[in-house]
Amino acid sequence: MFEFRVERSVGAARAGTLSLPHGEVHTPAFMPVGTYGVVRGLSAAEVRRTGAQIVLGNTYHLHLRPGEQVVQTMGGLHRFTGWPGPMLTDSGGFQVFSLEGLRKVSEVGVEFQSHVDGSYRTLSPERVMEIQWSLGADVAMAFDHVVPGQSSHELALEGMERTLRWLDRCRLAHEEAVRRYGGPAAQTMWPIIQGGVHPTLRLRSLEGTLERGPWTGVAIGGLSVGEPKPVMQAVLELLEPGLPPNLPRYLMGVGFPADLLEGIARGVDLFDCVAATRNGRHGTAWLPTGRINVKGAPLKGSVEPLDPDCDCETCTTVSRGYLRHLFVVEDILGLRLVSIHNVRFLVRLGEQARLHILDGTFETWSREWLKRHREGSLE
RNA sequence: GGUGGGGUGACCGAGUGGCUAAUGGUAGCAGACUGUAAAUCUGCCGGGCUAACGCCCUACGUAGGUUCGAAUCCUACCCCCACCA
Repeated sequence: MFEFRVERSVGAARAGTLSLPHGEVHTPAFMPVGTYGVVRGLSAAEVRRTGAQIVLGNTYHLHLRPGEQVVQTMGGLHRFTGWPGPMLTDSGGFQVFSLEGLRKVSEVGVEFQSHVDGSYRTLSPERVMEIQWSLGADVAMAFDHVVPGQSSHELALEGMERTLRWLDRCRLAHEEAVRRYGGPAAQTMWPIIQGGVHPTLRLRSLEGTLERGPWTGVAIGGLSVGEPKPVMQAVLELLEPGLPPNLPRYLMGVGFPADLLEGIARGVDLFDCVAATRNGRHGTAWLPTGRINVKGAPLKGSVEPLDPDCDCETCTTVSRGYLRHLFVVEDILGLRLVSIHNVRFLVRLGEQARLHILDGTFETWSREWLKRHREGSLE
C-alpha cells in the first residue's frame, strides 16, 4: 500500500502509478478540489466521468461543517461523499495563508476565527491529524505554515522552520492515530516543503523534510501564492534533483493548464487547483488555443461546441450559444457544465502527458501544446 | 370638454436655477480568478478625438422665452394616467 512505481521518465518528467487503499492513481494527474466534500457543483458520478482518479477535501472546512465526527459517524469521507476512489485531505495549512486577518499563528497552532459564524477555532498539528484521521482520506497532509509568495527571507524562514517543527508533531500524532485506531494501511501522511521563493530556505526545507522520513509522498507547497511564474519554475528545478525518485511529488494548489505541463516537465506527478471549478462557475473555459469567456457576446447564437477537441459531457452535448444563454439567465447548469469541461480538460491534459511520457514524445508534444495554448491566450 | 398628476440617458427611477454628461438600480460590455471566506470581485457604460491629462458635440416630450447660467422658472403645443362630465 502507498507504493509508487515510476513506469518511465523523460528528462525529469515521469509517468507512474500510485497505489492507495481506495484505488490506483496513474500519474501525472490532476486532482479536482472538493473542499467541503464536493467538487463544487458536480456529483460524484460527474466527477468520475471527467476521468478524475482522486479527489481532495479540506480539514478546516469539513471541521467547521459538518464536523469530522459527523463525517466519521456517516462512514468516513468516502461514504459521506459517495466517491469510492482515492481521496486526499488538505490540512488547513493553506487557510493560514488565505484567511490572513481571520487567524493568529503561534507555535502551538493557529487560532482561526470561523468565516462561517465568527467562532474561534484552534487548529494544532495534533488536532489537524486527528480530524484528518476521522475524515478518513487515503492521504492526509501535514499541517504547514504557508506565507505569501513575496515574503521576506525572515518571514519565509519562520514559516519554513515552523512547518518542520509541526511536521514532527504531525508525524507523532499520525502514528499515534494509526496505532490506536487502525492498521497502517488505512491512511498515510505526506509532508510539505516550504521556504517561499528563497533557494536556501527551500533546500533546507527539503533536507529537513527528508531526514524526518521515510515518507510515502512529498508535497511542494507555498507556490502560486503571488510569486512570478518563472520563480515558481525555478523552485521546482531547484528541488527536483533532491527529491527521491520513488516518491510521488505533489505540487499543491497548481494550476492552470500551462502550469501542469511546466510542472510535469520539472518532475511533478500530482496537481490540484480550484481554478477549474471556480473559473467554470465564473464563466471562463480553457481551450487548447487558450481560454474563452463563455459569457461573451461573440458566443451568442454559436452552434459550435465549446471545445471541438474535447470529449467531455459538455462539449459533446451542448453548443457555445446554449452555454452562454445559461450564464445570461443565471441557471446553475451553465456553471456546472463549464466546470465539468474545465475539470475534464485538466484531467485529460494529465492523461495526454502520461501517454507522451510513456512513448517518449513528451518534450516535443508539450512544447507544441504550450505554443498553441499561449498564442491563443494573447488574443 | 373639465380638474389634477406626469413625460429624465436601452429600461426603471432620483434630481426641482450653477457643485449635472446628470445619484441609484437593472440590462449590456470587458477583465480578474492557482492546496475555495468566491454561482465572486473589479472596471466601463450618450457620441467623437486622445496613449493619457483633456477637448469638442449632442442631451432631461416639442418649440419658444426669462436668466450671466435652465432637466429645474415662464408660455404654447404634443402625448400618457386618474377622476369628473
